[in-house]
Amino acid sequence: MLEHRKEKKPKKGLKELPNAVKGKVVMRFAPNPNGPPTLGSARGIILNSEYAKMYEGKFILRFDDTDPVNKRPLLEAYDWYIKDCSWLGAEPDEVVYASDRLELYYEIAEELIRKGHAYMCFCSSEEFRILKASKKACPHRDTSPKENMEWWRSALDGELSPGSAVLRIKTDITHPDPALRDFGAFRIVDVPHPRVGDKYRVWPLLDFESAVEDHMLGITHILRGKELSDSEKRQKFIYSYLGWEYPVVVHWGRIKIHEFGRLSTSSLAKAIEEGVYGGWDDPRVPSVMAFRRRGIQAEAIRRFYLSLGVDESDISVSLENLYAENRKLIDPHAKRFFMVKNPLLVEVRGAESTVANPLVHPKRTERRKIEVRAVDGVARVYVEEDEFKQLPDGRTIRLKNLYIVRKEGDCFYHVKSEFVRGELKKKKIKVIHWAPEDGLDCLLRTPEGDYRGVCEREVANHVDEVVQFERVGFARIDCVVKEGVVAYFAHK
RNA sequence: GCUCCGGUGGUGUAGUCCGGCCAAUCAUUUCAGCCUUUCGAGCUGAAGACCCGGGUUCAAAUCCCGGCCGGAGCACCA
Repeated sequence: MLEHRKEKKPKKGLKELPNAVKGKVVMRFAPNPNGPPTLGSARGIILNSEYAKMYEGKFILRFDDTDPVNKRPLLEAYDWYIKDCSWLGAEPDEVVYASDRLELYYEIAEELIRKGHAYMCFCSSEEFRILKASKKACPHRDTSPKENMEWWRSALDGELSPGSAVLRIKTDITHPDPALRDFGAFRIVDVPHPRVGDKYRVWPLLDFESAVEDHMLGITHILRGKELSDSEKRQKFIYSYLGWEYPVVVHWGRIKIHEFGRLSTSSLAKAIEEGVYGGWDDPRVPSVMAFRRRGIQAEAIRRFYLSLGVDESDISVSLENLYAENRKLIDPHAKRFFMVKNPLLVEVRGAESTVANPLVHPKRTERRKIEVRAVDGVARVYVEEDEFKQLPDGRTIRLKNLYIVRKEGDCFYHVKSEFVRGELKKKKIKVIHWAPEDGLDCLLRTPEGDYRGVCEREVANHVDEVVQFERVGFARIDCVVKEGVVAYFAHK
């Protein structure tokens, strides 16, 4: 019996890439830098570079910055991408700027014109759309290569105005799929490009630029969202005209993050411009830099995307999964502190001055010191206003690591200071966190908005660390300003 | 309208190509219990899925047909 079944091995990590040869794989991530990388971009960055690593290949970061108008590149964003790639552990082996390579595209365009595969079309987009819908060729489709070349040159020379003409690739105007009928390759733009200024007036469109670049860079595998799946079919026309071989393509489906909805750079840019968000690293924005600021680890994002895998089905996933990964990474090290949101200063009557000594971390032995002074038998602590108000009158609770108190009216009465192991559980005494009267003001910036609070003074000595505010959640201490501490909330 | 793609617990995911070892993997989530002077973490247990209908077959999550649902593309955007 010839049994050559492929064995069923439960695979860990990414699936094999078709036709991938170790050492020969070249992959790229090709964003338009019209904003910073978002969590969505991180998927492309991580997956492409991860596969490149898996096959000991090459990972290229290519800026597809060929639209100075509608998706105008942001000059700062180029560096944002480079920085975020390396932060994500996806250091590019090479960085390519499409806006530097217009001459190359022009050469290829001219070759296609000469061979009769491209023509200058003077229809308005509206006219062309109608013709295309009825599978009719436009009147310019049969112009001779020679005449096309003349028109093309006059476009390059600036003799044609924006919108008056477009260079089209001939495909099959009767193709059953309307998406594949003669597509645009170049258009005329007279808006200066942020990087190269007004050096060029004829800019390629994605399907042309990307097609040429992928071939020139020797890309072997393309991994991208399925919204670009028709690109492959369109670009293959160019490849066949030029005798090139198209890379292997793998698509992933659309991702929707429960907490943020769809990730669109342009809509975020608009919201930032309108002042809805403070900037690209506002904690309410799903940019990589915002996640970093909140203390989300690059490794957590990487694991998150690796666990989603590559599949064409659309997914709608909760950030809980990302947070769970992050928690596993930071919890072993995050120091614990008290921070009270929406604080209410409450008197503790019958108290003496004391020092609380909570553990810095449950798995370690160091303790921190929080002084609580009492004057004439009255101490004051901050607790969460809501929590205090919801406490029934007469209820006994423990202020964590401090003492047991009983609520009466709008203040607490000291009950006892000794801590007896097991007592809280046995008597079902609730334990709440608190902050000292002389604590620091703390601004906690979260994806749901900002909170004012008070935290231990020690927090100010941990800038740039990810800490855990007990019973509140993990946060990264961003900075200390004269008003107090600014912290960015990560997650519970 | 035309073309293409997808559908496994609440959410992701493995398994689908090459049918049996799948009364379906792992993670997350939720709920209990233990532990910890905290939320979390950890440990233990529980909950929860093959879109529907036919067909092929000894055998279907897996192959075929039809339906339903969801998504994408049809730009002088990427």
